[in-house]
Amino acid sequence: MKPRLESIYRKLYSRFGPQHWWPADSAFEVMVGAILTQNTNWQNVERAIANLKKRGDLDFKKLFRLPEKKLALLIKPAGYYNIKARRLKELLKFLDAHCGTDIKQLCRQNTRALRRKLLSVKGVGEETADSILLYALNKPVFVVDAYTKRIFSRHGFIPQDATYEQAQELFMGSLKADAQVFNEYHALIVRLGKEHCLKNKPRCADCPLEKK
DNA sequence: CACCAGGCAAGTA
DNA sequence: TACTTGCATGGT
Repeated sequence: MKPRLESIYRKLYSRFGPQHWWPADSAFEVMVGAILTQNTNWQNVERAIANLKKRGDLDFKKLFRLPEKKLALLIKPAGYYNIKARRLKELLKFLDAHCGTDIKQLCRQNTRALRRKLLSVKGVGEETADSILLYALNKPVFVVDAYTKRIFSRHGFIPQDATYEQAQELFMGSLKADAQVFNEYHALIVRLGKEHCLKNKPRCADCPLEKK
């Protein structure tokens, strides 16, 4: 009998404790960070965020007026800076069209509809859309990332080539829809992945999930 | 030196 | 539909 997802959650939580995600001062900052962190170490994202904050530019109106080329230079430490500058501009256009500075306005529609709209923004894929829904808007949506697929396929919960939706269904199909739990669970998976579940190794040497 | 990081879209067949 | 490739900095 495989351990159930709830018991894995409890195990991770008791080992690592609360992760306090998303590390940001506002919903807007979460959204910017969600683009910047795509396939990128969070430490590099922090440098980019710091560059924006230092100039007081981490603000919808400021960024909306900032030329894409200048934005690109500010976020350079996050890598892929040209394409990310374009993606941020796409996101800002979306916000301008739907809610402006009042991001909570986005919650006036149902989550499924909003997710589809977010996915229509060039540069916002499934993980980014779900990160925004969960961490910026507090919607009970489970975020799947590379660590999630790697860890849970290695432990036989999903196939190695599982789709995003398949992995997401593993969690959302058996856990109660609870934004606070989804928040902590995803953060704990990332924590576990960073420390124990390296890409190259077929299995991690000292996997906390194997322990009782 | 190689490999990795809290992905995504566009191009090719 | 299913692969492949480009995007890029900074840490180990």
